[in-house]
Parts: sequence; C-alpha cells; structure tokens
Amino acid sequence: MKDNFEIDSSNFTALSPKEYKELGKDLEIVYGFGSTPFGKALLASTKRGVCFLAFDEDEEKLLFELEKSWSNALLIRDDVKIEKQFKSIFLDNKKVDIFVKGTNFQINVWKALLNIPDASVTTYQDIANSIDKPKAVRAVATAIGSNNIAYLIPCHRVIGKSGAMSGYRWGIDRKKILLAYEAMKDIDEKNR
DNA sequence: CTCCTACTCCTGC
DNA sequence: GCAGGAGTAGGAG
Repeated sequence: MKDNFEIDSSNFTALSPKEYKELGKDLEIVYGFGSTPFGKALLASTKRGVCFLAFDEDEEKLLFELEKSWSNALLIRDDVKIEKQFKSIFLDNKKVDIFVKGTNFQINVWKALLNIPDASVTTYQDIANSIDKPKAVRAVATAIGSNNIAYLIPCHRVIGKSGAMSGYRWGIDRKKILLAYEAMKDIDEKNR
C-alpha cells in the first residue's frame, strides 16, 4: 500500500520530511495561551490546522518549546482567536484539523493513535501491531513521546501492556487526569 | 557510527 | 514484588 497522509475519520495533514527540515519556513503560526480542564496550555495553529498543543503552568517554557519545534516559522500571538479554538476543542468537543511535522514512521504512529476510540485505552504493543511492525514497540513509544499535540493526538490513551501507566511527556498525573476526564465524559454522554 | 528511548520479557532475589 | 539485563527498531547528532 502506498503511503498517503489522509485519514477518513479526521482531518490530518502532515508535512513531508523535506518541509519538516525547514521547521516551518514562511509558515504563519497563530498562538495563544488558555485554560483547559487540565491546566494552562499553549495552542498554536496554522491555516492548515493545529500544529502545537502542550500543557504547562509555565508560559515561558511553553513558548520556548513552540519556538524550538517551529524555529523558522512566523509566530503571531492572538489570544482572542486561540481562545475560540480552545473553546471548540475542550467545551464543544469539535473535531479540528491537525497539522504536524514528522517522519513517515512518526506519522503512521500518530494516525494509529487517532483511531483509538474516545474513552478507551490501548497499549504500545497494539499500536506497533496496527502499523504492521509488532517488534518496533520501543520505536513506537519514542514516536508517541515526541508528538507536539497533546490531547488532539490521544497519546494519553496508550499505556503499558501490563496496564501500568508508563510515561507521559506532560506528567503521569496529567495522563491520569485526562483518562479520568474522558471516562467521566463518556458516562455523561450515555446518560443523556 | 554511537547513544538514546513514554517497551517488554526474563531472571534472580 | 522489585531490580537489572537483553532484545529490539527507529530517531538524533
């Protein structure tokens, strides 16, 4: 099967490895800070979709991360615009476009993550199986760990095979909270 | 090439 | 149960 970067269930755009090396050259990125049910976050998006979403109480640290991953892009702060996006993601539960940079392998892994149903969990092993590389478990874990878009790429739904919480880039505790929140939301929707 | 990793399995205590 | 080692595949420099 030929690689393509389209996915049915969601709008998922990926930069080619070549564009990836240019780190967002000539790309306009609008960013802003906002509150989420999981703490303060930085959201950044381009015309093609959201390209960065991370949690941290420290704004400077978040901004540093953003600049590091898109160092050639033009960053424009617009809290009002971003606030609206926060709202549609976290309150209205809307699907938003996702725009990422990464290698082919990483992109395959992230696509696999997007297929995890809401409020359910999977294991690193399952992801490795689903991209047809059952032995690449560690590589899968590394790829998951290097994604720039928390929550929208549901990396928090991946746990160890034994059921143990392994790592999470934004803290194990945050991972637990995210899962608990999703479970709650799920019950909520069923009771409607 | 070398070193790293958000894994997993196996062993020995 | 926990600690340590090895196997493993891909990424970063």
